[in-house]
Amino acid sequence: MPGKRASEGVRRGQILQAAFEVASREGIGSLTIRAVAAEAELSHGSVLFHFERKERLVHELLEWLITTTSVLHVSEDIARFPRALDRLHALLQQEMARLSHQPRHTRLFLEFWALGARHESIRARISAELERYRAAFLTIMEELLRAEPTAFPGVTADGLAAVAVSWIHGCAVQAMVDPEHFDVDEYLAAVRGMVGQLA
Amino acid sequence: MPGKRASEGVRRGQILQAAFEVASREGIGSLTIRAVAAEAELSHGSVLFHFERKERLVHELLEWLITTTSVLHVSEDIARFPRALDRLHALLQQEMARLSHQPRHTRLFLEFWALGARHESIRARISAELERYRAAFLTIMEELLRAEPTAFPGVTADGLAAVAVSWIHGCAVQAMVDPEHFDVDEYLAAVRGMVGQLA
DNA sequence: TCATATATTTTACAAGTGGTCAACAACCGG
DNA sequence: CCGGTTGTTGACCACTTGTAAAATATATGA
Repeated sequence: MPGKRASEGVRRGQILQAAFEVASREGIGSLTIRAVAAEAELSHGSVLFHFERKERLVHELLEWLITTTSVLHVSEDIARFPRALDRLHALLQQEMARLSHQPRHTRLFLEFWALGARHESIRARISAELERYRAAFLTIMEELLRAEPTAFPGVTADGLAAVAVSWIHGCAVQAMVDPEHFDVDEYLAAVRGMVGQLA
Repeated sequence: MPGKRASEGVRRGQILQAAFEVASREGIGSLTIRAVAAEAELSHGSVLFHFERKERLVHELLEWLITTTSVLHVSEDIARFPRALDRLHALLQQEMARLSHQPRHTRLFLEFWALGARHESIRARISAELERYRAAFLTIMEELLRAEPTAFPGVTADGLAAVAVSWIHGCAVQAMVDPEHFDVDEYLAAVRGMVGQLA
Protein backbone atom coordinates (compact mmCIF):
# COMPACT_ATOMS: atom_id res chain seq x y z
CA MET A 1 0.00 0.00 0.00
CA PRO A 2 1.51 3.33 -1.10
CA GLY A 3 2.56 5.78 1.60
CA LYS A 4 2.05 9.53 1.81
CA ARG A 5 3.07 11.70 -1.09
CA ALA A 6 5.70 14.39 -1.04
CA SER A 7 6.51 17.12 -3.54
CA GLU A 8 9.21 16.49 -6.11
CA GLY A 9 11.89 18.75 -4.63
CA VAL A 10 11.45 17.60 -1.05
CA ARG A 11 11.63 13.92 -1.92
CA ARG A 12 14.75 14.38 -4.02
CA GLY A 13 16.41 16.13 -1.10
CA GLN A 14 15.47 13.35 1.28
CA ILE A 15 16.79 10.72 -1.09
CA LEU A 16 20.06 12.56 -1.66
CA GLN A 17 20.51 12.90 2.10
CA ALA A 18 19.85 9.18 2.48
CA ALA A 19 22.33 8.45 -0.31
CA PHE A 20 24.97 10.49 1.49
CA GLU A 21 24.23 8.64 4.71
CA VAL A 22 24.63 5.25 3.05
CA ALA A 23 27.68 6.18 0.97
CA SER A 24 29.59 7.76 3.85
CA ARG A 25 28.71 4.95 6.23
CA GLU A 26 29.23 1.93 3.97
CA GLY A 27 31.18 3.30 1.03
CA ILE A 28 30.28 4.14 -2.54
CA GLY A 29 30.67 0.48 -3.45
CA SER A 30 27.76 -0.36 -1.16
CA LEU A 31 25.59 2.44 -2.46
CA THR A 32 22.65 0.51 -3.92
CA ILE A 33 19.22 1.72 -4.93
CA ARG A 34 17.64 -0.52 -2.34
CA ALA A 35 19.96 0.59 0.48
CA VAL A 36 19.16 4.23 -0.24
CA ALA A 37 15.46 3.44 -0.38
CA ALA A 38 15.62 1.67 2.98
CA GLU A 39 17.52 4.60 4.52
CA ALA A 40 14.89 7.01 3.21
CA GLU A 41 12.09 4.59 4.18
CA LEU A 42 10.83 4.30 0.65
CA SER A 43 10.53 1.53 -1.89
CA HIS A 44 13.35 1.17 -4.40
CA GLY A 45 10.85 1.83 -7.14
CA SER A 46 10.25 5.30 -5.76
CA VAL A 47 13.95 6.12 -5.74
CA LEU A 48 14.14 5.09 -9.38
CA PHE A 49 11.13 7.23 -10.13
CA HIS A 50 12.96 10.39 -9.00
CA PHE A 51 16.41 9.47 -10.35
CA GLU A 52 15.84 7.49 -13.51
CA ARG A 53 19.11 5.54 -13.38
CA LYS A 54 21.55 4.77 -10.63
CA GLU A 55 24.28 6.64 -12.50
CA ARG A 56 22.10 9.75 -12.27
CA LEU A 57 21.76 9.35 -8.51
CA VAL A 58 25.52 8.98 -8.08
CA HIS A 59 26.23 12.08 -10.14
CA GLU A 60 23.70 14.16 -8.25
CA LEU A 61 25.16 12.93 -4.98
CA LEU A 62 28.57 14.20 -6.10
CA GLU A 63 27.02 17.53 -7.02
CA TRP A 64 25.28 17.68 -3.64
CA LEU A 65 28.56 16.87 -1.92
CA ILE A 66 30.44 19.62 -3.73
CA THR A 67 27.88 22.31 -2.99
CA THR A 68 27.22 21.17 0.58
CA THR A 69 30.88 21.08 1.48
CA SER A 70 31.67 24.77 1.84
CA VAL A 71 35.00 24.96 0.08
CA LEU A 72 37.57 27.71 0.09
CA HIS A 73 35.40 30.66 0.90
CA VAL A 74 37.44 33.77 1.67
CA SER A 75 35.48 35.22 4.55
CA GLU A 76 35.42 38.92 5.46
CA ASP A 77 37.50 38.24 8.55
CA ILE A 78 40.23 36.84 6.36
CA ALA A 79 39.95 39.54 3.70
CA ARG A 80 40.54 42.20 6.35
CA PHE A 81 44.16 41.17 6.93
CA PRO A 82 46.35 43.82 5.26
CA ARG A 83 49.26 41.50 4.43
CA ALA A 84 48.77 38.80 1.78
CA LEU A 85 50.96 36.48 3.84
CA ASP A 86 48.58 36.72 6.78
CA ARG A 87 45.60 36.08 4.53
CA LEU A 88 47.28 32.95 3.18
CA HIS A 89 48.08 31.81 6.68
CA ALA A 90 44.50 32.32 7.85
CA LEU A 91 43.14 30.61 4.77
CA LEU A 92 45.32 27.55 5.22
CA GLN A 93 44.24 27.37 8.83
CA GLN A 94 40.58 27.67 7.88
CA GLU A 95 40.79 24.94 5.25
CA MET A 96 42.68 22.59 7.53
CA ALA A 97 40.09 23.12 10.24
CA ARG A 98 37.23 22.58 7.80
CA LEU A 99 38.63 19.30 6.50
CA SER A 100 39.21 17.97 9.96
CA HIS A 101 35.67 18.93 11.03
CA GLN A 102 33.89 17.42 8.02
CA PRO A 103 35.65 14.06 7.89
CA ARG A 104 32.70 12.23 6.31
CA HIS A 105 32.40 14.72 3.48
CA THR A 106 36.13 14.71 2.87
CA ARG A 107 36.38 10.95 2.94
CA LEU A 108 33.50 10.58 0.51
CA PHE A 109 35.05 13.16 -1.77
CA LEU A 110 38.26 11.13 -1.83
CA GLU A 111 36.24 8.03 -2.67
CA PHE A 112 34.62 9.85 -5.56
CA TRP A 113 38.03 10.90 -6.72
CA ALA A 114 39.18 7.27 -6.73
CA LEU A 115 36.05 6.39 -8.65
CA GLY A 116 36.96 9.08 -11.15
CA ALA A 117 39.88 6.95 -12.29
CA ARG A 118 37.38 4.76 -14.15
CA HIS A 119 34.48 7.09 -14.93
CA GLU A 120 35.19 9.89 -17.32
CA SER A 121 32.31 12.15 -16.29
CA ILE A 122 33.11 11.91 -12.58
CA ARG A 123 36.77 12.54 -13.26
CA ALA A 124 35.87 15.63 -15.29
CA ARG A 125 33.62 17.02 -12.57
CA ILE A 126 36.23 16.49 -9.85
CA SER A 127 39.01 17.91 -11.99
CA ALA A 128 36.94 21.03 -12.55
CA GLU A 129 36.34 21.40 -8.84
CA LEU A 130 40.00 20.92 -7.95
CA GLU A 131 40.92 23.42 -10.64
CA ARG A 132 38.51 25.91 -9.14
CA TYR A 133 40.13 25.31 -5.78
CA ARG A 134 43.60 25.82 -7.23
CA ALA A 135 42.54 28.99 -9.00
CA ALA A 136 41.31 30.49 -5.74
CA PHE A 137 44.70 29.89 -4.17
CA LEU A 138 46.40 31.19 -7.29
CA THR A 139 44.87 34.64 -6.84
CA ILE A 140 46.23 34.91 -3.33
CA MET A 141 49.63 33.69 -4.40
CA GLU A 142 49.84 36.30 -7.13
CA GLU A 143 49.05 39.01 -4.58
CA LEU A 144 51.69 37.52 -2.34
CA LEU A 145 54.38 37.62 -5.01
CA ARG A 146 53.42 41.17 -5.92
CA ALA A 147 53.58 42.29 -2.30
CA GLU A 148 56.89 40.64 -1.47
CA PRO A 149 58.76 40.07 -4.72
CA THR A 150 62.10 39.29 -3.09
CA ALA A 151 60.88 36.69 -0.58
CA PHE A 152 60.36 33.85 -3.09
CA PRO A 153 63.28 33.69 -5.52
CA GLY A 154 62.64 31.63 -8.62
CA VAL A 155 59.17 30.51 -7.58
CA THR A 156 56.03 31.08 -9.64
CA ALA A 157 52.51 31.72 -8.38
CA ASP A 158 51.43 28.52 -10.12
CA GLY A 159 54.01 26.53 -8.21
CA LEU A 160 52.93 28.05 -4.91
CA ALA A 161 49.27 27.38 -5.59
CA ALA A 162 49.96 23.75 -6.48
CA VAL A 163 51.87 23.32 -3.24
CA ALA A 164 49.08 24.91 -1.21
CA VAL A 165 46.49 22.56 -2.69
CA SER A 166 48.63 19.50 -2.13
CA TRP A 167 49.35 20.74 1.37
CA ILE A 168 45.63 20.71 2.07
CA HIS A 169 45.35 17.24 0.56
CA GLY A 170 48.08 15.96 2.82
CA CYS A 171 46.36 17.42 5.85
CA ALA A 172 43.06 15.90 4.79
CA VAL A 173 44.55 12.43 4.58
CA GLN A 174 46.45 12.88 7.81
CA ALA A 175 43.39 14.18 9.65
CA MET A 176 41.51 11.03 8.69
CA VAL A 177 44.33 8.58 9.27
CA ASP A 178 45.14 9.90 12.72
CA PRO A 179 42.47 12.36 13.86
CA GLU A 180 43.52 12.41 17.53
CA HIS A 181 47.03 13.67 16.82
CA PHE A 182 45.99 16.18 14.21
CA ASP A 183 46.55 19.68 15.53
CA VAL A 184 46.39 22.57 13.07
CA ASP A 185 48.68 24.93 14.96
CA GLU A 186 51.34 22.39 15.79
CA TYR A 187 51.21 21.36 12.19
CA LEU A 188 51.94 24.82 10.86
CA ALA A 189 54.70 25.34 13.41
CA ALA A 190 56.39 22.08 12.53
CA VAL A 191 56.37 22.60 8.81
CA ARG A 192 57.58 26.16 9.26
CA GLY A 193 60.66 24.92 11.05
CA MET A 194 61.22 21.92 8.87
CA VAL A 195 61.01 23.15 5.34
CA GLY A 196 62.32 26.61 6.10
CA GLN A 197 65.62 24.96 6.93
CA LEU A 198 65.99 22.66 3.93
CA ALA A 199 69.09 23.56 1.96
CA MET B 1 38.38 -29.93 -19.55
CA PRO B 2 41.03 -29.05 -16.98
CA GLY B 3 44.20 -27.30 -18.12
CA LYS B 4 47.80 -27.89 -17.12
CA ARG B 5 48.74 -28.05 -13.46
CA ALA B 6 51.07 -25.68 -11.68
CA SER B 7 52.71 -25.86 -8.28
CA GLU B 8 50.96 -24.18 -5.37
CA GLY B 9 53.34 -21.22 -4.95
CA VAL B 10 53.54 -20.35 -8.63
CA ARG B 11 49.78 -20.34 -9.12
CA ARG B 12 49.20 -18.19 -6.06
CA GLY B 13 51.69 -15.65 -7.41
CA GLN B 14 49.99 -15.60 -10.80
CA ILE B 15 46.60 -15.12 -9.21
CA LEU B 16 47.81 -12.30 -6.95
CA GLN B 17 49.39 -10.59 -9.94
CA ALA B 18 46.11 -10.93 -11.82
CA ALA B 19 44.23 -9.57 -8.80
CA PHE B 20 46.50 -6.52 -8.75
CA GLU B 21 45.95 -6.03 -12.46
CA VAL B 22 42.17 -6.11 -12.06
CA ALA B 23 42.04 -4.03 -8.89
CA SER B 24 44.32 -1.28 -10.20
CA ARG B 25 42.59 -1.18 -13.57
CA GLU B 26 38.94 -1.39 -12.47
CA GLY B 27 39.05 -0.64 -8.75
CA ILE B 28 38.69 -2.76 -5.65
CA GLY B 29 34.93 -2.60 -6.03
CA SER B 30 35.21 -4.48 -9.32
CA LEU B 31 37.59 -7.06 -7.93
CA THR B 32 35.57 -10.27 -8.34
CA ILE B 33 36.68 -13.87 -8.22
CA ARG B 34 35.61 -14.35 -11.80
CA ALA B 35 37.39 -11.22 -13.07
CA VAL B 36 40.62 -12.35 -11.43
CA ALA B 37 40.20 -15.83 -12.86
CA ALA B 38 39.68 -14.43 -16.35
CA GLU B 39 42.76 -12.21 -16.02
CA ALA B 40 44.83 -15.23 -14.92
CA GLU B 41 43.19 -17.39 -17.59
CA LEU B 42 41.81 -19.84 -15.07
CA SER B 43 38.37 -20.91 -13.96
CA HIS B 44 36.94 -19.12 -10.96
CA GLY B 45 36.81 -22.44 -9.17
CA SER B 46 40.57 -22.67 -9.34
CA VAL B 47 41.01 -19.23 -7.78
CA LEU B 48 38.77 -20.28 -4.92
CA PHE B 49 40.75 -23.46 -4.52
CA HIS B 50 43.95 -21.49 -3.77
CA PHE B 51 42.31 -18.69 -1.73
CA GLU B 52 39.44 -20.24 0.14
CA ARG B 53 37.38 -17.09 0.48
CA LYS B 54 37.35 -13.79 -1.35
CA GLU B 55 38.21 -11.97 1.85
CA ARG B 56 41.40 -14.02 1.99
CA LEU B 57 42.34 -13.00 -1.53
CA VAL B 58 41.78 -9.32 -0.76
CA HIS B 59 43.90 -9.48 2.39
CA GLU B 60 46.73 -11.26 0.60
CA LEU B 61 46.56 -8.69 -2.18
CA LEU B 62 47.04 -5.93 0.41
CA GLU B 63 49.99 -7.82 1.85
CA TRP B 64 51.44 -8.26 -1.62
CA LEU B 65 50.96 -4.56 -2.30
CA ILE B 66 52.73 -3.53 0.89
CA THR B 67 55.75 -5.74 0.32
CA THR B 68 55.94 -5.08 -3.42
CA THR B 69 55.80 -1.33 -2.99
CA SER B 70 59.28 -0.60 -1.72
CA VAL B 71 58.56 1.90 1.00
CA LEU B 72 60.90 4.23 2.82
CA HIS B 73 64.14 2.38 2.39
CA VAL B 74 67.11 4.48 3.48
CA SER B 75 69.63 3.58 0.81
CA GLU B 76 73.40 3.72 1.28
CA ASP B 77 73.60 6.76 -0.95
CA ILE B 78 71.31 8.61 1.38
CA ALA B 79 72.95 7.33 4.55
CA ARG B 80 76.28 8.74 3.35
CA PHE B 81 75.20 12.36 3.73
CA PRO B 82 76.88 13.73 6.85
CA ARG B 83 74.16 16.24 7.76
CA ALA B 84 70.80 14.95 8.98
CA LEU B 85 69.10 17.78 7.11
CA ASP B 86 70.55 16.58 3.82
CA ARG B 87 69.47 13.02 4.56
CA LEU B 88 65.92 14.22 5.22
CA HIS B 89 65.96 16.23 2.03
CA ALA B 90 67.19 13.28 -0.04
CA LEU B 91 64.66 10.98 1.61
CA LEU B 92 61.74 13.28 0.88
CA GLN B 93 62.90 13.55 -2.71
CA GLN B 94 63.21 9.77 -2.99
CA GLU B 95 59.74 9.12 -1.59
CA MET B 96 58.13 11.77 -3.76
CA ALA B 97 59.79 10.28 -6.84
CA ARG B 98 58.74 6.77 -5.85
CA LEU B 99 55.11 7.71 -5.38
CA SER B 100 54.97 9.52 -8.67
CA HIS B 101 56.58 6.58 -10.48
CA GLN B 102 54.34 3.89 -8.98
CA PRO B 103 50.99 5.61 -9.45
CA ARG B 104 49.02 2.34 -9.70
CA HIS B 105 50.41 0.99 -6.46
CA THR B 106 49.85 4.28 -4.66
CA ARG B 107 46.33 4.64 -5.97
CA LEU B 108 45.44 1.11 -4.96
CA PHE B 109 46.92 1.67 -1.53
CA LEU B 110 44.70 4.73 -1.10
CA GLU B 111 41.70 2.65 -2.15
CA PHE B 112 42.58 0.05 0.45
CA TRP B 113 42.85 2.81 3.00
CA ALA B 114 39.33 4.01 2.12
CA LEU B 115 38.15 0.42 2.41
CA GLY B 116 39.72 0.31 5.87
CA ALA B 117 37.05 2.72 7.07
CA ARG B 118 34.62 -0.21 7.07
CA HIS B 119 36.82 -3.28 7.59
CA GLU B 120 38.55 -3.54 10.91
CA SER B 121 41.28 -5.95 9.82
CA ILE B 122 42.24 -3.88 6.78
CA ARG B 123 42.24 -0.72 8.85
CA ALA B 124 44.53 -2.36 11.40
CA ARG B 125 46.97 -3.56 8.75
CA ILE B 126 47.16 -0.16 7.07
CA SER B 127 47.49 1.65 10.37
CA ALA B 128 50.41 -0.57 11.28
CA GLU B 129 52.09 0.14 7.96
CA LEU B 130 51.60 3.90 8.26
CA GLU B 131 52.92 3.74 11.80
CA ARG B 132 56.00 1.93 10.55
CA TYR B 133 56.41 4.63 7.95
CA ARG B 134 56.08 7.37 10.56
CA ALA B 135 58.55 5.66 12.86
CA ALA B 136 61.17 5.60 10.12
CA PHE B 137 60.82 9.35 9.69
CA LEU B 138 60.83 9.82 13.44
CA THR B 139 64.35 8.42 13.72
CA ILE B 140 65.66 10.90 11.20
CA MET B 141 63.83 13.76 12.86
CA GLU B 142 65.36 12.92 16.23
CA GLU B 143 68.80 12.98 14.68
CA LEU B 144 67.93 16.27 13.10
CA LEU B 145 66.86 17.87 16.36
CA ARG B 146 69.98 16.54 18.09
CA ALA B 147 72.23 17.90 15.36
CA GLU B 148 70.65 21.35 15.16
CA PRO B 149 68.86 22.01 18.45
CA THR B 150 68.36 25.74 17.82
CA ALA B 151 66.88 25.55 14.34
CA PHE B 152 63.42 24.27 15.39
CA PRO B 153 62.17 26.20 18.41
CA GLY B 154 59.24 24.57 20.21
CA VAL B 155 58.87 21.70 17.74
CA THR B 156 59.00 18.03 18.67
CA ALA B 157 60.36 15.14 16.62
CA ASP B 158 56.89 13.62 16.66
CA GLY B 159 55.42 16.74 15.16
CA LEU B 160 58.06 16.85 12.45
CA ALA B 161 57.54 13.19 11.58
CA ALA B 162 53.78 13.65 11.33
CA VAL B 163 54.28 16.58 8.99
CA ALA B 164 56.72 14.63 6.84
CA VAL B 165 54.27 11.76 6.43
CA SER B 166 51.40 14.06 5.62
CA TRP B 167 53.66 15.92 3.23
CA ILE B 168 54.25 12.68 1.35
CA HIS B 169 50.49 11.98 1.35
CA GLY B 170 49.80 15.37 -0.14
CA CYS B 171 52.35 14.80 -2.86
CA ALA B 172 50.90 11.36 -3.57
CA VAL B 173 47.44 12.80 -4.10
CA GLN B 174 48.75 15.71 -6.11
CA ALA B 175 50.89 13.44 -8.32
CA MET B 176 47.80 11.44 -9.21
CA VAL B 177 45.42 14.35 -9.61
CA ASP B 178 47.72 16.30 -11.88
CA PRO B 179 50.68 14.14 -12.94
CA GLU B 180 51.83 16.43 -15.76
CA HIS B 181 52.44 19.40 -13.51
CA PHE B 182 54.03 17.43 -10.70
CA ASP B 183 57.71 18.30 -10.49
CA VAL B 184 59.61 17.20 -7.40
CA ASP B 185 62.24 19.92 -7.47
CA GLU B 186 59.87 22.78 -8.18
CA TYR B 187 57.72 21.44 -5.41
CA LEU B 188 60.46 21.56 -2.81
CA ALA B 189 61.52 25.02 -3.95
CA ALA B 190 58.00 26.38 -3.73
CA VAL B 191 57.26 25.04 -0.29
CA ARG B 192 60.63 26.23 0.94
CA GLY B 193 59.75 29.78 -0.01
CA MET B 194 56.14 29.59 1.07
CA VAL B 195 56.19 28.10 4.50
CA GLY B 196 59.54 29.53 5.46
CA GLN B 197 57.90 32.93 5.31
CA LEU B 198 54.72 32.27 7.24
CA ALA B 199 54.55 34.40 10.33
C1' DT C 1 50.10 -50.13 -13.62
C1' DC C 2 47.16 -48.31 -10.74
C1' DA C 3 45.48 -46.15 -6.49
C1' DT C 4 45.77 -41.92 -4.33
C1' DA C 5 46.51 -37.05 -3.69
C1' DT C 6 46.25 -32.77 -5.93
C1' DA C 7 44.79 -29.44 -9.21
C1' DT C 8 41.31 -27.76 -12.41
C1' DT C 9 36.96 -27.21 -14.57
C1' DT C 10 32.10 -27.49 -14.61
C1' DT C 11 27.74 -27.13 -12.76
C1' DA C 12 24.50 -25.61 -9.42
C1' DC C 13 22.44 -22.40 -6.31
C1' DA C 14 20.99 -18.70 -3.15
C1' DA C 15 21.41 -13.91 -2.44
C1' DG C 16 21.46 -9.53 -4.22
C1' DT C 17 21.78 -6.20 -8.20
C1' DG C 18 19.66 -2.52 -11.60
C1' DG C 19 15.73 -1.86 -14.13
C1' DT C 20 10.72 -2.42 -16.01
C1' DC C 21 5.98 -2.45 -15.36
C1' DA C 22 1.25 -2.74 -13.99
C1' DA C 23 -1.63 -1.70 -10.30
C1' DC C 24 -2.92 1.56 -7.07
C1' DA C 25 -3.29 5.77 -4.02
C1' DA C 26 -3.15 10.68 -3.33
C1' DC C 27 -3.79 15.12 -5.09
C1' DC C 28 -5.93 18.85 -8.03
C1' DG C 29 -8.55 21.42 -11.51
C1' DG C 30 -12.83 21.19 -13.38
C1' DC D 1 -18.04 14.30 -8.06
C1' DC D 2 -15.05 13.17 -11.74
C1' DG D 3 -10.73 12.38 -14.55
C1' DG D 4 -6.13 13.00 -15.19
C1' DT D 5 -1.59 13.84 -13.39
C1' DT D 6 1.84 12.48 -10.13
C1' DG D 7 3.83 9.45 -6.48
C1' DT D 8 4.32 5.01 -4.62
C1' DT D 9 4.51 0.20 -4.25
C1' DG D 10 5.61 -4.68 -5.05
C1' DA D 11 6.11 -8.32 -8.32
C1' DC D 12 9.00 -9.64 -11.76
C1' DC D 13 13.20 -10.27 -15.04
C1' DA D 14 17.90 -10.91 -16.47
C1' DC D 15 22.13 -10.75 -14.64
C1' DT D 16 26.19 -10.98 -11.41
C1' DT D 17 28.10 -12.43 -7.22
C1' DG D 18 30.28 -15.70 -3.71
C1' DT D 19 30.43 -20.27 -2.50
C1' DA D 20 29.81 -25.33 -2.49
C1' DA D 21 29.91 -29.67 -4.67
C1' DA D 22 30.50 -32.83 -8.34
C1' DA D 23 33.10 -34.28 -12.19
C1' DT D 24 37.36 -34.63 -14.48
C1' DA D 25 42.12 -34.31 -15.45
C1' DT D 26 47.11 -34.63 -13.96
C1' DA D 27 50.91 -36.03 -11.15
C1' DT D 28 53.30 -39.20 -7.97
C1' DG D 29 54.98 -43.16 -5.87
C1' DA D 30 54.61 -47.97 -4.62
